[in-house]
Amino acid sequence: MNEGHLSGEGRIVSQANATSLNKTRRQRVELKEEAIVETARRLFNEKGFGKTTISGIAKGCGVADGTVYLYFKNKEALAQAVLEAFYRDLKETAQDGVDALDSTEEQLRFLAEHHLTKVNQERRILELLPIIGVSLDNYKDSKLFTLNKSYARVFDRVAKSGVKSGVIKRDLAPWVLRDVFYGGLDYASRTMMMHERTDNFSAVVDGLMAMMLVPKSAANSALEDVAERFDKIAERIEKSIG
Amino acid sequence: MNEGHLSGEGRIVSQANATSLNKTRRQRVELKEEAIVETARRLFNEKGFGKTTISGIAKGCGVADGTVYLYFKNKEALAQAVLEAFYRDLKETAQDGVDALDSTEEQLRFLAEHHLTKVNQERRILELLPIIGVSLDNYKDSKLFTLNKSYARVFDRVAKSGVKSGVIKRDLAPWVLRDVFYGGLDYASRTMMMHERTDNFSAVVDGLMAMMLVPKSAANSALEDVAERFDKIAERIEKSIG
DNA sequence: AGAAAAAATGAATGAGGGTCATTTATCAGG
DNA sequence: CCTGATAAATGACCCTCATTCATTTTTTCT
Repeated sequence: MNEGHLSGEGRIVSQANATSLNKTRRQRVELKEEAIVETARRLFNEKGFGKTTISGIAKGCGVADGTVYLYFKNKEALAQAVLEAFYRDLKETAQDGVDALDSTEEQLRFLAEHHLTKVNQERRILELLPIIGVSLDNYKDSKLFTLNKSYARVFDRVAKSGVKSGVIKRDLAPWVLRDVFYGGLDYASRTMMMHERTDNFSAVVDGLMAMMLVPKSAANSALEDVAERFDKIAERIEKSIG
Repeated sequence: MNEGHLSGEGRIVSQANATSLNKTRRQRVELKEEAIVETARRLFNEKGFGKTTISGIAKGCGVADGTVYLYFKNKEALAQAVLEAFYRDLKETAQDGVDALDSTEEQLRFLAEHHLTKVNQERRILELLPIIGVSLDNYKDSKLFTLNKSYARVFDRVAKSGVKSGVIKRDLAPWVLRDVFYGGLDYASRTMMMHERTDNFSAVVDGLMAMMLVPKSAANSALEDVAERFDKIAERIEKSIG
């Protein structure tokens, strides 16, 4: 550990009051906690929950096995912390990206690509969710649930504004839209992973767009035009024969 | 074990040739194998992979711990067998249901409801998939991959015929349709589980239908009307010429 | 019946999660 | 700078469970 130069910081603070003193100690503690979570995140993502050992995590960030248990009740609690970190990051980068764009379609495309990228990057982190007991009855007031909801809200805001501006079909419930959107992406990413073809992300996104967005009236009116023409042709034929 | 009355069967067979002898032995063996898989399926589904013990499974079907390892290389192989059984059943019941229906829309609705029912019933079985190493490079020639594909084909056939008959939008790639369909269902079932509201399955299915099917719009029926008229005209022309 | 083959057993092994008595580091007051 | 008090860290130890294997039981064939 690099406590050496931190002790200097500590000595300065020792002249201050008890509060700021506690603060620096807490800061050090939080630094170590982050290190543990970060290492766990890396290892869980490399080998999955089952094949990752506490020993491995402890070694990975230079602490003793027992130390991990000072910070997290057990392996599952650590996995939960990892998931929370993942979701926090996911939500934040998603919101930032959306804020930098204007049109609903651009925003949806960004969200799709962003989700696929992140989820592929840390595929095995998401797999922790079922492992750490989804069946938890206290899930609804867990940090995880809150984070999950706040990530969902990023999409919901985009969808809402899209419906209001008439870009998105209005007969679809927003939560259904969201489930289909993210569900379709997750599933597609999984099947594409299995077939080792990550190239046609865009086909899925295009498909989703086609299903969600109101068709550009051009295409639609073109059909109507054709119908009209056929109508006239039919009349002519009927006359010439009749 | 109820080997007592089976020994009688065995004595009869002992008068037959070596082939049928092997067969009955294999039958007994397969019966036990099925019993192990069935117990494992139940326990995995109740407690998940991590919290299910080999001892528990062995006790659950009245064999010794070691016996399980005569049938399956290890816990993961057993989990894989469970998954295979699950997919086989899923595919078969799906196909049967589809065969009993006529219209594309009915078939799609059936597939959706069927999938949701089965997946909810054995939620934790599906969670085995990521646990037993998706990253397997030999996945593409595994039984699991084949079964997965054959389940997907049930949907694909319905979708194909739906596209051909004009009920399903034709500008969507079939595999995209499938990913969005099943992905949306899985995701929705998960979120509904979390919110403990399994009542609005139908909202999701309705949403999916609305997104996949060609809207029965004025424009569309206009086209169909014209097509019908052309049909009749063609008939008349053919008659008057022939 | 009785030898050979097949199947089943469960005690033993070892890996890894989790605990806790002990050690080490930090800090405030003199 | 020293000292007792408190916080943090350690790693040996215990326990559960997957997996192995020498031994026992059952089945088959002559």
